[in-house]
Amino acid sequence: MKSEPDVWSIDQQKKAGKKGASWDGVRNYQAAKNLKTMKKGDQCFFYHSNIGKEIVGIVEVIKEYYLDKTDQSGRFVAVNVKFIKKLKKPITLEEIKKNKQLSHLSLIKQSRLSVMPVDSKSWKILNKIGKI
DNA sequence: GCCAACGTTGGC
DNA sequence: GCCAACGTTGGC
Repeated sequence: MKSEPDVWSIDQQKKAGKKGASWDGVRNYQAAKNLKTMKKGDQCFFYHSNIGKEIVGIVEVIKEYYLDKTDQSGRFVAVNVKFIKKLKKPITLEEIKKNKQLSHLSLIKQSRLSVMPVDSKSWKILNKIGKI
């Protein structure tokens, strides 16, 4: 899940604590589709786009998708996520790009997509890189 | 700040 | 339903 840190950062997510916060504002059908596949208990990488360009932490889905209240058209959805951890050392986009086993990730192939799946193999590789 | 890539809108 | 025009995202 990508967010510009000057809009919503991992530190703000951390401050939101166990109650979590809504991941709203998504206005892209493919990203919305991905939100809909997310189940309670799923963990996600939290990525800072634009500023940082790195995976900075992990969050967990605590509420499955529902209509995004900030969307007047009623077409898009949101989920709620809570802070799990912050990486001691963020995984930069550069590092991810360098790893050939990760070159299929949408993060690289579709840079504009803000919510995307990470297959379990890649998840493990990223955990290794991030020493998680 | 620029601009490529890409998604959306609206006229036809 | 096509596609030009336009708007947005995000890496650089």
